[in-house]
Amino acid sequence: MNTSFKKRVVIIEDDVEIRNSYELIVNSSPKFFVLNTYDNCEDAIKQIHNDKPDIVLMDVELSGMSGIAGTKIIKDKIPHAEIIIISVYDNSEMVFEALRSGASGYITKSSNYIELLAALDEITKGGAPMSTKIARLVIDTFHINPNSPLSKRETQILQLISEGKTYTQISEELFISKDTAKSHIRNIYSKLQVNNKSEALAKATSDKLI
Amino acid sequence: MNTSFKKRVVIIEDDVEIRNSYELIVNSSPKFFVLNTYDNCEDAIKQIHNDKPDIVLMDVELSGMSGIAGTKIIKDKIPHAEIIIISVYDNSEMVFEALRSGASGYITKSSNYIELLAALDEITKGGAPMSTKIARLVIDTFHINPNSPLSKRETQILQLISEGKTYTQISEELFISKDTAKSHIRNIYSKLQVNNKSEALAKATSDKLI
DNA sequence: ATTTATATCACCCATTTTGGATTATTGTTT
DNA sequence: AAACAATAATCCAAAATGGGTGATATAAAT
Repeated sequence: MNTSFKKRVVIIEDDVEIRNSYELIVNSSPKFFVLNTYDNCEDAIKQIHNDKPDIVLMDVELSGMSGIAGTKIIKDKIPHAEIIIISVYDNSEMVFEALRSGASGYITKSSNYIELLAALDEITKGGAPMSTKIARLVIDTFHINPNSPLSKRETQILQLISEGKTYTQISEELFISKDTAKSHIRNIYSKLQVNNKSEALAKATSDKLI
Repeated sequence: MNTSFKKRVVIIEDDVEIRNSYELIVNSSPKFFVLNTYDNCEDAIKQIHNDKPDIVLMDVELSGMSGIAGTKIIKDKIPHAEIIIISVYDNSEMVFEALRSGASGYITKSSNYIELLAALDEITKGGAPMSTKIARLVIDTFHINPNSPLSKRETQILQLISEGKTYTQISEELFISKDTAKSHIRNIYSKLQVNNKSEALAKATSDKLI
């Protein structure tokens, strides 16, 4: 069969049955073919320059190097490769860690073969396939907290702090005295229960205040 | 027709042809029905407590209040409502602003009726429908910059700064002297071309260094 | 072999930030 | 009308930060 136009897929998954089943599914599509499958990242990485995959299907829970560590290394070695995480876990820490490490897709193991092929299609079109719950997790990180304890003015000043502005710069930008800027900032600290700018920014980020 | 089990949909879109076409598409599904359509946010907001929509399809480019401002107000008034933005624009500023304001979906106007209904289904299942390009924009915001100019130690210290730690706390946590911590921080400032912690954090965020 | 980058530590000095206490005006809500 | 929150301002003292300058040791790169 002529496979030159097909997208090259590598599978890294330690459960042999799941691995074989993924391989069958991927090879059932005329658009993709599986070059190689591995039960650990270390072996996959050794072969990565021979395989030159376009797409890597990556399990996270592996013996030895985790799928997240493996994702970092593979993206470092062949940045053009697109990595889709397939995991039983859909908790936020795991998902965000995987995405930070360079994955461009994240689907849960409950996905059926249609969803798996849809994910491969989506990544081929330049998208970022995600299972329902994952997509919502991701989108929710963008939402601003509508119950911010801060007033408009305080939020505005916190915004300026986040841009690295000093008391003086803030007072100049808002046409208020330095002491007034200070007064606002102290009120911000009191409301957020912090003691310095960086802590305020940490709190602002985790509580999505700005 | 008994519509009590159907999801209640409101459409806000100023182009009458597009508006009518959306209405037809949504009503063609047994799972949804259109309560009302509006050509501006102001009118929609006046009726929002009567309409009590489960889902709002929102255009961004409107005369009067923008769809983004409207999204904020609607989410404030009826937080359970899910808002899907439908826009011709798919540039990052627009997308991120819309998501920050409270939207849980963002699809482009090039979407066909299948994609529109798929988006409604996805949001009903608790997901976050996005067009291909939007999903990738969103996911890319998570990726850490693999070309960081900072050393491992410097990145570690920047991480501690982002948690609000002071020089003293950093030195204690890493078992180094205060002056060493300071020295690292100064090197970080020099590499990032900034002059204080907050600016460093702003730069770290925009360049995705941590 | 020599430079370069990294990580460590130190001292001086000026500026910035923070802590605490207090007052006053405006605007909104009850 | 009273109560409250937000905004604005000032004073003093203590702590933290930032800029200058220099040094040592080790590992990595050329």
